[in-house]
Amino acid sequence: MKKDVAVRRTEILEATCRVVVERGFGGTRVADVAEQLDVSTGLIHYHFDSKDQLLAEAFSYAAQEDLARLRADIDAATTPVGKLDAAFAMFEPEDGHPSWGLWIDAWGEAMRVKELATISRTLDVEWKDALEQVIRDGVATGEFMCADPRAAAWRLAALMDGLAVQVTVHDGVLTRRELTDWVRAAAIAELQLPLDAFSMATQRR
Amino acid sequence: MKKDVAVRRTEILEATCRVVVERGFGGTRVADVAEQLDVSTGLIHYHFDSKDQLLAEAFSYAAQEDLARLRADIDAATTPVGKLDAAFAMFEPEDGHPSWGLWIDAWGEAMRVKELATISRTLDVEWKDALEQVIRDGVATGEFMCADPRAAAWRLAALMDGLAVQVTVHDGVLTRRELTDWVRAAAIAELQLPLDAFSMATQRR
DNA sequence: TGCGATACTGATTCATCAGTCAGTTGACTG
DNA sequence: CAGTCAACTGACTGATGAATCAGTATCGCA
Repeated sequence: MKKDVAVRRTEILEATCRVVVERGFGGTRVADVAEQLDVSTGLIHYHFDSKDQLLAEAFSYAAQEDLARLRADIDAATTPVGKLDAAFAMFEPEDGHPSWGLWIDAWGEAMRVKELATISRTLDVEWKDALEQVIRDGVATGEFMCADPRAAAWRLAALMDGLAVQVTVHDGVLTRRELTDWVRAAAIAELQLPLDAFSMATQRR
Repeated sequence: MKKDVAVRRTEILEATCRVVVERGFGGTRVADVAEQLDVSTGLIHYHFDSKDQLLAEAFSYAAQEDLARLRADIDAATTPVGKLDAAFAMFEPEDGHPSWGLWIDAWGEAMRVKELATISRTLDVEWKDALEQVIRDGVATGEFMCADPRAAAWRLAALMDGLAVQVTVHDGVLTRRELTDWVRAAAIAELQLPLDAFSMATQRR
């Protein structure tokens, strides 16, 4: 079945993401992507010059989707605490939220592939910037107290990354409950929130 | 030149680590390892059944070395704050301390290779346990105040992991100075230390 | 000093996969 | 309803790299 180039390209990118999540960047073969869509391998090469380019574009696509979703979720929340919690909800995989597996893989790959490093760095920085903005807004309304929003944003994001690695890679060492609780506790400490700030937000959901 | 099996095996494991740091798990070829030692590829297969086994053993070897060095550094420090700072010194690469690159790569690989997941999980847990013990000791002497040492250890470790990813993968987004400062600040908050706890420890070095 | 055992070689085999290309199909266009 | 162009196929090629194996070198020991 013939399709418009733009349509086919995104279709291939999405399929590639699925394969990469499952097999990793290194283990992904062009034939796997083709099989997912039930097309020939030739078609993949028709749309993408090389496998490396395909992987890079696929990661960029996925990362941008994640970021867009994060921003939408943050925007949808009305209170500063709600926005924070929306950012923390990135941990819950069933939301179709970021596939941490993809990111963790990408970190490894980015150490060698300049192209991936650029994408990963850019998106990661934007991610932190979004979080920083939430904090600044909270400070502006007087709900948060924070001397250095940039530092706080990076620390919270790094904590999330580190904890996400544990739950994603080391199955069973941490519960999702601990993970959420700990990030919230860190936010309460960083931003000097009332201790029940999140328990109320949770009930609201 | 003929060598004793045990000697040759560790030689190969060390060479493998060097190659993996440089090329990643996926990009490491048996021929690269052989070249490092100026031996034939056949020799590598003489000592190790398969490439996968070689990589797993090499990672295990490196991880155990890292952990042993961490423990030694912690033991060498005399005060609780000194021990904490020894643990944080893992960030400084010139010490021959853990190659974060190797760990980050291993996380990615561990999501697919059961063998690597076990090694990574075990060593990571031991790492956190060591940190937790430092905290408990500090609490015992009254120098630290901490309601939940386990949680504090995991949070600090996760923060380190997350920040280490940024400096290792995303060259230039963070300075090493910020990184150290932030981890220390987190420790001060977690353990209710005096604000100058680490500045004094640093001067002592 | 010779002999078995063990470390080691390197040429070869075999499988895998990215990328190519000549040819086919199907959709729009005039 | 041709004709053309873009999307697509699938068999092929060439490179790469893990693993094998028959043979060689070197050691320790009798």
